[in-house]
Amino acid sequence: MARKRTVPQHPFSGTGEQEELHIPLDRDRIVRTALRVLNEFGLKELSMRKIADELQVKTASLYYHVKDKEQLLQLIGDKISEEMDRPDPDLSWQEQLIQWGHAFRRVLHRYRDAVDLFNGGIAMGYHRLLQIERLYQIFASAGFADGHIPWMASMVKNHVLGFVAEEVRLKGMAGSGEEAQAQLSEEYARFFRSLPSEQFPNMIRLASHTTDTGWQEEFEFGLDVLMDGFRQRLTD
Amino acid sequence: MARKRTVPQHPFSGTGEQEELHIPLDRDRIVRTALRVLNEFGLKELSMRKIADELQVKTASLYYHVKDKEQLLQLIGDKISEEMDRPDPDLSWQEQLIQWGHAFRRVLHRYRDAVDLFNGGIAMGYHRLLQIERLYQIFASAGFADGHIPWMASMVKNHVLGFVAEEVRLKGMAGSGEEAQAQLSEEYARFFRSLPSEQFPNMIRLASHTTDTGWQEEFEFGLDVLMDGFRQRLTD
DNA sequence: ACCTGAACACCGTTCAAGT
DNA sequence: ACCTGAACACCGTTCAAGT
Repeated sequence: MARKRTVPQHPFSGTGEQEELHIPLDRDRIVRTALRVLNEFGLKELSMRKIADELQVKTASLYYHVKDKEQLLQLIGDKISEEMDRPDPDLSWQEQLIQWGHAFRRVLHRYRDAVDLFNGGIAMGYHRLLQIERLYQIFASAGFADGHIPWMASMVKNHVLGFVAEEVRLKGMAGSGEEAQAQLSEEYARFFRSLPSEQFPNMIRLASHTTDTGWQEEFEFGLDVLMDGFRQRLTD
Repeated sequence: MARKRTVPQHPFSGTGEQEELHIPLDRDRIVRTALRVLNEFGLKELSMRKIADELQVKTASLYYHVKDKEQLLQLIGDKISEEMDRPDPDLSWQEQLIQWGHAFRRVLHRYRDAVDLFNGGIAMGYHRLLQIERLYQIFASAGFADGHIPWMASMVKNHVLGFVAEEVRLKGMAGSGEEAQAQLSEEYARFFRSLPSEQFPNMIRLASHTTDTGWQEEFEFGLDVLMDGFRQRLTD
């Protein structure tokens, strides 16, 4: 309970967290606040006005520190990728790739709607570039051809992004919880089986597999497929 | 009054298309108009109000035929996938997969921001499901294991979506035209080389490869990698 | 059944003005 | 240098009312 000089504070502020007043706004504070708002409300409801409110500041003030919402979104995306763990360079390229994939997936799960953030717009932030650099590094020291490296890196990145997009979408349709998950799975299977059997024979036959949510297994299956494909481009 | 369903068919329906008659609204007309607006203005500026204006109708009228914008977007996505060519079932599964990939890529290029449309939201429209069914069909008749088929189909779909997303983004940054394309490439290469060489050794070394826009070649490289990976899951 | 007027509750962004 | 008041030009959606 620190004493403030200018603004009256309710005596019972509860948490022992010291809140300094008059902290001047800056980019980083805006980005961190935006990240909190994102996790609470989701990307669709992340508005400049909400962020400003949260900062106890007028909306227009944000525009002194940030060009526009698009730029703020970029900064958020960069902040998120900053949290990616780096692969252990002593492992084989396959194991490093798997680590990279898991690190990316983890971070995409840590923030609400992070996938959509990464899917929209061009990525030029420092930390996002750094993650790509790491991918390049893995492929380069494995001995892949220079001309193939950016292509393969894109594929790995796109695979994780696409996979998590689907994962989040499907998981998000049920409330969280194992229970709701299984129930949704059942609902889905019923939906697939209700399709006209003339046009959708395979969907119907594979309904149980389609809705079987072995996410971890599917994710690693994908990485394995990619790595097998890559391996054949290694000029032995 | 009772001329609701009357088609304005003048015997001399000449070249001019000045049918200012009151054609009743319906879903399909809304979707087709939305598609035109999309191609002219892009997804970010595709508003219910603009679509209504284009149809010479008040905005609120749209909501009689369509639940909300989200649903309209789904319908647009489904309309787009309706235009995908179907692979020739007499070819090998590899060739069919390549055809499917190219067909999807073509259709994603035919409409502005189609990628973002496909990336957002869950896909349950008839024609989108039909495209997945076709993928399943290809894998099934190639003899892949049931449990792997939906996973591989997802990978192919995600690869095309992710690839075209990047393609469109980069192409979109320059104005169209070979000239501007090459110029952007140069600009990019300069940017990459301007990075701190300590942190980005590979990016810098690979700058020319990264910005070398052999889209067609890269696209097929990706499909080949996937197919090589898939092939190894074929239980011979 | 189909369409509209009018409102509601929001947006992002700008800019002269204040401190 | 930093922040705000006030406006501008938009949004999607609802719903009683009209035909």
